[in-house]
Amino acid sequence: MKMSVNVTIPVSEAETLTERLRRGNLFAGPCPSRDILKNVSSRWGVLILISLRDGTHRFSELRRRIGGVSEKMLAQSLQALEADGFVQRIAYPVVPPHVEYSLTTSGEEIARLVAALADWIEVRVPEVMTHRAEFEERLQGGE
Amino acid sequence: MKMSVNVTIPVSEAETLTERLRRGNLFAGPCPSRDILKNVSSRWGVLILISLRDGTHRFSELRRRIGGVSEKMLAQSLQALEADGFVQRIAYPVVPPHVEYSLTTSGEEIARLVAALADWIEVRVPEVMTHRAEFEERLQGGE
DNA sequence: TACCCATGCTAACTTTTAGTAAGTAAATAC
DNA sequence: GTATTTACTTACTAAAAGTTAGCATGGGTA
Repeated sequence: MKMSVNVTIPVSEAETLTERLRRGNLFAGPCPSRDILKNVSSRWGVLILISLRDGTHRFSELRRRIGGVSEKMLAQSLQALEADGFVQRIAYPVVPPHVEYSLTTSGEEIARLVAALADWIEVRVPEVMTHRAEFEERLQGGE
Repeated sequence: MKMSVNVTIPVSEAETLTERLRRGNLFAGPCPSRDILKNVSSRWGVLILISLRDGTHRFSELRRRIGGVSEKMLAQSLQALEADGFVQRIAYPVVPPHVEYSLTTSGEEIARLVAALADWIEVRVPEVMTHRAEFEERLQGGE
């Protein structure tokens, strides 16, 4: 019984040795964590994970749901997430094809973190846009 | 056979209205949140934010710290984060140039979320790599 | 029976983005 | 006087993303 996904956001201030080690690892050039992060934090990866948080979806449902994805990119992103074990794919051998995608256990965990990030951003959009405008102006104004 | 695809949002665990609105916004094609997310979750954006969590750093310090960044990409990513208000840039008009980068308040907030994601991934790297290997094998084996 | 649509992809091609190498100013060290 | 250091920018090239077209095939429509 290992439930309790408590790994998420502990350690408010003090940085443990472990964390520093991990961080060092992320910083070191060619490490696999960067690949994983790339799949998860990519333009479509994020939206797929968030989208699947509320249950199983078919390929074309996802396509319609996520504004602006091409079929190619959707398929590619889903395959990456599947290979990493975050998404489960079940294909029913019928015609026309019927394929269902859902989050695995670890997929749910990481999707929560990604969603937290996305939610934080959505709340701050106006703030950020204001800052951007001011920043542009400062550049233009040639301060 | 119409199969009624209307199931989309079962609202599993009390998803607030606000959350659904935000989500809808992220899903809608051209919204600014995607841009913000892109800067923050990009290959180098992530590493810059995490790197700056432990204090101010100069450009070249960051460059040495983050394995594999080119100067161009570092400058570009820093500018994006600065424009969005996550990173503060202070240039001392000396020769050779001296420029310091640090997180703003909102930068610290978002960096915490990004770091949580990165930490989670680092912990699960072995697990994910195993899954990838098995996945490849399944493809090869032609199951 | 002929025709068209829907689904979940993949392959070929184009555009955008990332990455690489070189250049720049100007003080200081040798 | 040549080299070095810093924080960039500017061309150029490689890689990734995006676009369009195609495929198999059962069911619905005519």
